[in-house]
Amino acid sequence: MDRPAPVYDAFVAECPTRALLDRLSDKWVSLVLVALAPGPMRYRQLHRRIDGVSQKMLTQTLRSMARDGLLTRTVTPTVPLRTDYELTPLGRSLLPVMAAIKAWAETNIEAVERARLDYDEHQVDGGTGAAR
Amino acid sequence: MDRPAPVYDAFVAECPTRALLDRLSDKWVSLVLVALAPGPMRYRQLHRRIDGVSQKMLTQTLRSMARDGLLTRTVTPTVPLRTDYELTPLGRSLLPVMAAIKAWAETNIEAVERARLDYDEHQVDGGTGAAR
DNA sequence: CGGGATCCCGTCGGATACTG
DNA sequence: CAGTATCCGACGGGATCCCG
Repeated sequence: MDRPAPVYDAFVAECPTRALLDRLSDKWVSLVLVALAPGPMRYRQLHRRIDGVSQKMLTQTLRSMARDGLLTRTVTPTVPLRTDYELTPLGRSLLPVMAAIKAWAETNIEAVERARLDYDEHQVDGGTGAAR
Repeated sequence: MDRPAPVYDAFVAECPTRALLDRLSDKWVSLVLVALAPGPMRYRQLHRRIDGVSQKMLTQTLRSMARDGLLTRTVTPTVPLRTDYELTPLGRSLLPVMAAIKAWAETNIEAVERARLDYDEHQVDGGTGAAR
């Protein structure tokens, strides 16, 4: 009866989707997602695959993604320990989108770099001249 | 001749695409992009459309996006001042991707919230019991 | 191996005041 | 209207040490 209007809009500051959008807007999230695309991986593998990520950020990212239902964390209490991470169906549904961002960056990086050179140049020389 | 291997991979820390990916991973970037989808907008309009953004962050985001060639900034020196922002073709090529993230968040927010409840519950109660 | 806990510095980003 | 400039508190995130 009064379960009517779940109208979510990230343009609205108080909307929970705004916070979610912020979470998803994290380079580590996209990289983890894409890294896990082929299949389950162990912590160590992820750490090496995602170059430059600190142990703290990787763990933190994995935890929050597990909490958000994007992936599962399976601990095998052998000695030594073993932990596997695997995308959930929910995580997989986000995968194409994140892969697309990463791909866009890799495809258009050169265009962006050209735009930056252009921009910076026109900042120094305000318009008419050819000087310098 | 030696213009051979522009192999970009955001998994590599030093790759320029990593930095670009980080820039794109910004909630304001996605919101600005989607906001400008219908057509050019003035500063004031954007500020109102994107609820909760501070003037500082909006300006800062718009500048970096202009520098990266995602949008153009056109100042009309009337009194009072008028500034229009409009997506470039490059920006438009990124639009579908960003719109998809925003849409994903709005579509799956409830699934995520359920996953969080589930996760938090199993943290408190480690497994067997039904207690509490 | 897979983390947790702590320290600590840099920057992100909001609030406020002022300008062309 | 569309910003710029400044101050400053919060926290993001790396480095380090330790544990199960």
